[in-house]
Amino acid sequence: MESVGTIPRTVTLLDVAQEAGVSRSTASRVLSGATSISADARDRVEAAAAKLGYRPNRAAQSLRTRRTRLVGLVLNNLVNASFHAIAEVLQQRLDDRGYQVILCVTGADEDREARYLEMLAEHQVDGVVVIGTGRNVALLERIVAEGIPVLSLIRCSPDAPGEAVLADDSDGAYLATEHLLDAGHRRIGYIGGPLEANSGRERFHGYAAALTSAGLQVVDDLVVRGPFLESFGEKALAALLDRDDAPTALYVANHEAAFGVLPELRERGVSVPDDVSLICHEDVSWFRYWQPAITVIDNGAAELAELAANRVLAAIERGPGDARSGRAMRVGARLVQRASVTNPRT
Amino acid sequence: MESVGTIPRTVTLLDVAQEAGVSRSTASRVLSGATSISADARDRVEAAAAKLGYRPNRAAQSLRTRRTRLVGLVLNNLVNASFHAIAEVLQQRLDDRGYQVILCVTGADEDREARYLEMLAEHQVDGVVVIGTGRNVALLERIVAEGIPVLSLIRCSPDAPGEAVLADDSDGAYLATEHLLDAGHRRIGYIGGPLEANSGRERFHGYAAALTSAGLQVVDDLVVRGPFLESFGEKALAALLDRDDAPTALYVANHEAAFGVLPELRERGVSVPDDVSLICHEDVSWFRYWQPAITVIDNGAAELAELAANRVLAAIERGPGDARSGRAMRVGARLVQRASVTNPRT
DNA sequence: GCCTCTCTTGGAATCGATCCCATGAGACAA
DNA sequence: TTGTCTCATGGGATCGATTCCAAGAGAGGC
Repeated sequence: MESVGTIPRTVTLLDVAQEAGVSRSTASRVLSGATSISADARDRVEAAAAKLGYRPNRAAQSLRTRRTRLVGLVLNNLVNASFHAIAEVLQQRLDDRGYQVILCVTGADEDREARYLEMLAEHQVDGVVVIGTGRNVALLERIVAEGIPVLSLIRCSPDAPGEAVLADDSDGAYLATEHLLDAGHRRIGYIGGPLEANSGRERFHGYAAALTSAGLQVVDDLVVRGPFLESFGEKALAALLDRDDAPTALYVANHEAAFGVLPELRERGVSVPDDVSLICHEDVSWFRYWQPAITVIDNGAAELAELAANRVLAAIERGPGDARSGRAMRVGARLVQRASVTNPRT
Repeated sequence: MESVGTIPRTVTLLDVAQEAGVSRSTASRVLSGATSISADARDRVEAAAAKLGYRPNRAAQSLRTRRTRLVGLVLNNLVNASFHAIAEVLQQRLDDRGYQVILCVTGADEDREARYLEMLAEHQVDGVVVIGTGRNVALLERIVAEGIPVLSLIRCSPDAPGEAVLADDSDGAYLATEHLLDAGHRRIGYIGGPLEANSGRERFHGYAAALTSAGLQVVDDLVVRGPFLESFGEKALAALLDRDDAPTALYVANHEAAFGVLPELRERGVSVPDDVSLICHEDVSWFRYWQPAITVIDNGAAELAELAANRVLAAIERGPGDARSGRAMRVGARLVQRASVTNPRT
């Protein structure tokens, strides 16, 4: 009588088979869409499954088949606009093909990243997509060696194993700098991350390459590098503007620094783009609402995520034995012109 | 000889046991930290596990123990600032206690939500946190009946099963309206979602309650409701401002509408707060960079996520039999004063 | 010396699926 | 009728862990 709180035993394949009057084997064959099934058996099993509300136990399936249909996604944070766009698009694309995402936010912490990778391997994920710190190469190698495809997204160290879908940071920086040069600027300040960071290094190279192509040289005093922090952006801006020969344009290589640079410019009463032109690398949703709307380099998050999904699925589905991988692939950056760039004052 | 591409067979507990010269039972007991183990056996097993690089197979563990240490997180999108903050914080808190998150983005689509919930049940998740459409009550009930704790976050329909950690929308709207009233406004426009949406209904009630407390009545002409779209915000603003008795202040009840309202105000040359004061419900990162910085109602995403994590873990750990649940719990909203509110022009 | 009690250990069943293998039933040709 | 071949089906092993149960080894009291 006392049925409140009673938990119905979960329905297993055996229950379905008995209800349908067939063996487990037959029931399994019907539900996994195999061939060699009589129409009669098929109908009875399907009816039984529907009647009992049967739901396969994926843990059991995984144990037997060695596939979980789970993919790990490892990234720094979800606040960065590129990152949450990527998480969302990747999840959708993987789901379209029957795979689910285990979300792991590392906070750019190397040890945490390592723990997550181990944990994902324990969960027997079929693949891993990692926007990585680049400091767990040995562990990634071990994971790849165990037959789990790893795809590095956006950035990766040159010796990272597995495949890669990378943002073309160098190209993006080149585009930004070129755009400022085309507008007539000659003194272009650089505010960006440290050279040790891959993105910092590549973006600086793009900046330098564009200057060189225009027959200019990199002026060390116009280059300020520092941590990915709002407060650094503020200080860097001060360092550049409080000079006699202040730059007429700025290339801000990451959005963390931009968060410091933009309010500080406003604070100082420096008008953009009349007093100084500016391009930020990485698009953040509110840049288009800023006054003036900020011209940016878009690294193509959605496209990166689509590609990452396709390639990790391809790697999963072609199975381990076949290590043939396309290796690195780069997604070009795009200049999004808004209102923060104009000709320099003469 | 041909070792390239060879996949090392995964190391199982049996391998560890053999390496250590004990039985699987003993090895299992050591690694799961059980009692009644001789120091000698413990050392040998631990050494063997380390030597072989043993990693438990969670699918096998789950099959046996009926716990996966996986929790499903179902939400609309990751673009909304509250949502990605929640996803991030929730993931961190659950990870602290050894649980991982399967991420499911529904795009507010009811069928997709249903599919995700079924899939999560198949994956034998230990619990589900859902920022739901509120239109899958029967399915949620079935899942709860099967012994999987469900926690509704931010909003839920009144008849939703399981526990709930809700944003206090009504309170937030009340705070916003009260703040505008305190500044001296009497004609306060309302731009918000449809009454069918829970949040739309509650926020309108809060707005109305604040007016009533101040001895005012709701003026129908100052209330505009519509879909959660940028374009609606734009139209709603036009409808309110193109009147003879235009409001002196606006309460914008969701950030989607705000995305339309704010640029449109700027477009029209309406000065905030001099011409019109404004409060938005929901904080979005760039609101503090807008000119003027927007005064907002913060629904406390981080706190919501912390609470959700704690409560879903508590529900998981007290096991099924015990249906005692605290039921709904509300997290108060907070007024974040910035620069978009001032006294009305006399 | 024997009995009991505790501590440690191994054997075997179990979780819920998949899938290899063998077998029985028909179909069809010789 | 008999042999061969195909198709549908069931039995049972298997994936890799956990855990119940029984049993062996000592310790200690009588």
